[in-house]
Amino acid sequence: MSRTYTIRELTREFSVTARTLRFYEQEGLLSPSRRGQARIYSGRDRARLTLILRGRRVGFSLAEMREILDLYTPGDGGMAQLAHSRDKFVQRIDALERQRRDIDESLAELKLGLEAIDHRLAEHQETARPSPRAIGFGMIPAD
Amino acid sequence: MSRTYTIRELTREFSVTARTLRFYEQEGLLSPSRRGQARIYSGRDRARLTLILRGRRVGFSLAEMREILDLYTPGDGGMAQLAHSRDKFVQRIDALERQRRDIDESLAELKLGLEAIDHRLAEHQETARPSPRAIGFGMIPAD
DNA sequence: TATTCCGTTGACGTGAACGTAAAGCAAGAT
DNA sequence: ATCTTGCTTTACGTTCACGTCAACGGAATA
Repeated sequence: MSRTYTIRELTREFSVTARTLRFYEQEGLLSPSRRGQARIYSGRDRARLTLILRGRRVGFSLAEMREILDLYTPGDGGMAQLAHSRDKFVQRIDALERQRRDIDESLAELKLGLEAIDHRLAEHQETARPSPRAIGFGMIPAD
Repeated sequence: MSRTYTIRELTREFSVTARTLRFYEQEGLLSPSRRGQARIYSGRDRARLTLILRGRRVGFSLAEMREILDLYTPGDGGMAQLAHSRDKFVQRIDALERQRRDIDESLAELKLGLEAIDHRLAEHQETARPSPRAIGFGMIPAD
């Protein structure tokens, strides 16, 4: 019999509120068993929670995460179902890879901005007065 | 005098509604000029919109994007302000890099799931009956 | 002149993801 | 026996990012 967790333990470990965990259960993302009326979370619940929160951080909605998690517990459907699940997986992967590109572009943009700032700061270190050429970060045209 | 855009042009190019563009303006993210009462967007507005939408795709709130965009148009503040802006940039970069890791982990997870599905499909290709061993994807413990 | 487009400004509605009381049960400590 | 602590359910409230009318304005076209 593997380890179990109380709601408080999970809230502390994952920095979420109990309300959140109950809400996820209500939305069908978790299904802890009960001891009396108290919730008791299994290792499986914990693993699902890990995925849910990570999915949340990368922008998946709860509905999307439920769908993904459902895909991980293969239903009773036959090969057609399985092929359909495969499609879903591929879609999710494509979406994430697009997002990765967006992040890389945003990072490049922000790093340029950081460099520009550092140049202005360094320049101020040498000469007390700012050069007019340094006004504006250069990535958004002044127009 | 550089190119300008109507609200319709931007909605079509970026696949957003006019309502969205007006909302962004109301929230201080865009500030198109007017010809009469009609909005007329500059290249700068367009560039800002590009950043806003990319930021949105990677999970930034509008408030965060406004803050970032404000950082790109250096205010009248002195070096202290600039140093503060630098901090903000660093924070954003850190956040994005963390998100990149999350995405990579999610991708790894999903690709494992995809492999498992492909194995099940391939197996079905050879033998008509599924092996009990293949039940469950293996990434979430059955408990 | 009437119609038809675009475009405008309010103002209210909506869905997602929780927050926030309010009120109560059950078990252990004092 | 009461008190505190932890957990529960029910239910209404909130924020964000828009959507959805409604009613109107000017410009071009029929």
